[in-house]
Amino acid sequence: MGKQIPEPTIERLCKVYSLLGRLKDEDIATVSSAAIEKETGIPAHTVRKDISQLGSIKSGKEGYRTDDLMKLISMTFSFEIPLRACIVGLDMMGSAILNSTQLKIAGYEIAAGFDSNINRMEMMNTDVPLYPTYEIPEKVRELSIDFGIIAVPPEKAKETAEKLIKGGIKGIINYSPVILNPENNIIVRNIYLTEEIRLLSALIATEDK
Amino acid sequence: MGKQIPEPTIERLCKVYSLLGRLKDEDIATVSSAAIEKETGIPAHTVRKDISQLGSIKSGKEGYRTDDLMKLISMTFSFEIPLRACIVGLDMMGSAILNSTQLKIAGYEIAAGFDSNINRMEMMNTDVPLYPTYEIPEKVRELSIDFGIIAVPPEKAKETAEKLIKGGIKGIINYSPVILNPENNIIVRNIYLTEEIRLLSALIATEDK
DNA sequence: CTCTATCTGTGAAATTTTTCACAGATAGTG
DNA sequence: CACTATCTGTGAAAAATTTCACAGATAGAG
Repeated sequence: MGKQIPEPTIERLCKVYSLLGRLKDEDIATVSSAAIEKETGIPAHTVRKDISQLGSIKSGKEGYRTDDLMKLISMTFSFEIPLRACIVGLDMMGSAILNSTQLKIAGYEIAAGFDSNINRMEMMNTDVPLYPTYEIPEKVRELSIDFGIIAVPPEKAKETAEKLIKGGIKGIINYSPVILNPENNIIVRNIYLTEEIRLLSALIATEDK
Repeated sequence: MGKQIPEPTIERLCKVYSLLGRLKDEDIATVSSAAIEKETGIPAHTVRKDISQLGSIKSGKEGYRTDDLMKLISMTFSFEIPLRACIVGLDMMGSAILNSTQLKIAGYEIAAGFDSNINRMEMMNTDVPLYPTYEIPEKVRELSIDFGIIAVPPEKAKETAEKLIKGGIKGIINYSPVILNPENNIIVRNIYLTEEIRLLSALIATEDK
């Protein structure tokens, strides 16, 4: 039916959505495309173009109404039905993610944790149910988990991804320092630190115009 | 002199560089653009186009020589001189990053850690020198730190960024759930989890073509 | 209601990025 | 050396994305 929303637009709108969340907390009722540019760095005309692709929204002399814009983005991307997550690998990084309050605040729930070290899991103090890694496919399906966060050592990243996919996962957020590119059309976000540092480093090295 | 390398190309080449590192560890001496496509998902012709922008590289019937290609990318982006990092915020997430072996393996050094909680820092067991946050500008300059990793609570993210910038930082990797967009032309990579989840969620919701 | 100041919405132009297709390069074989 | 199979390198075409510029919408003031 409607036209496809381009990927760069999706990325920018997610960023805008984050900003709107903050503005809402601060009880700021309206926001102009110029204000959004100031906070996010996205040019005002691009912001307007992006928003215009979502359908119509009333806007006045003071720009968009924060609420309305949030609702519009949220409906477009189905944010009202938050995805269910699981996390694989519960060493320091994995535990830090598991215990982070960020997720709860944003409305996401981690429905399960997995680790190959059963002793470690027995020691952990958390509300999230924990299982050994060989149960991934089964539990992922059983708990209808939508996506997995991978925080295992690099040599286990690929097989972990395969187990998750066997369970019917739709997306992966990968913290392991290995580029993952599974066969099926699973969406993968590789966000490991060394990769980001390299990218930052490359951007700094080439930025002098 | 030479033409500018487009940003999407930089991102892809960093991904390729990661892959090459792995191939090198596995003693794989050559790699074709088709093989790179298979591992990274980047189309082969795009890989070739990207590489061709870096200058000339000898290639044979079996594709590129892994070593040569790594060297070419590494020289283009000045990877031989690794940037010096610092990390601000040493709660669970910050500590996990500080203790990660990933960084050392990739050749990066964290030259300093900062936290506002002095007691916490006294309890920590690490080789990295730790300082209170108010010393950020001073120490960043003194230790010629190139970029900062921000892992502080959201309400402190902005002021932390400002302190880092005052110290003359060139880039920021931001783990705090706040979109940062400093005035100066500092390069910022926002990689906090809830943002990535939202993006993943939006991509999943819109992917059905 | 009219005037004014401030924003958005959007087709069209400009620019950037990706894709294509095939000439040219390389190495192995007899 | 000639033949072959396998890749790369790259100008040109195609597609996608961003930028622009200005008409139209809104709300407050007189």
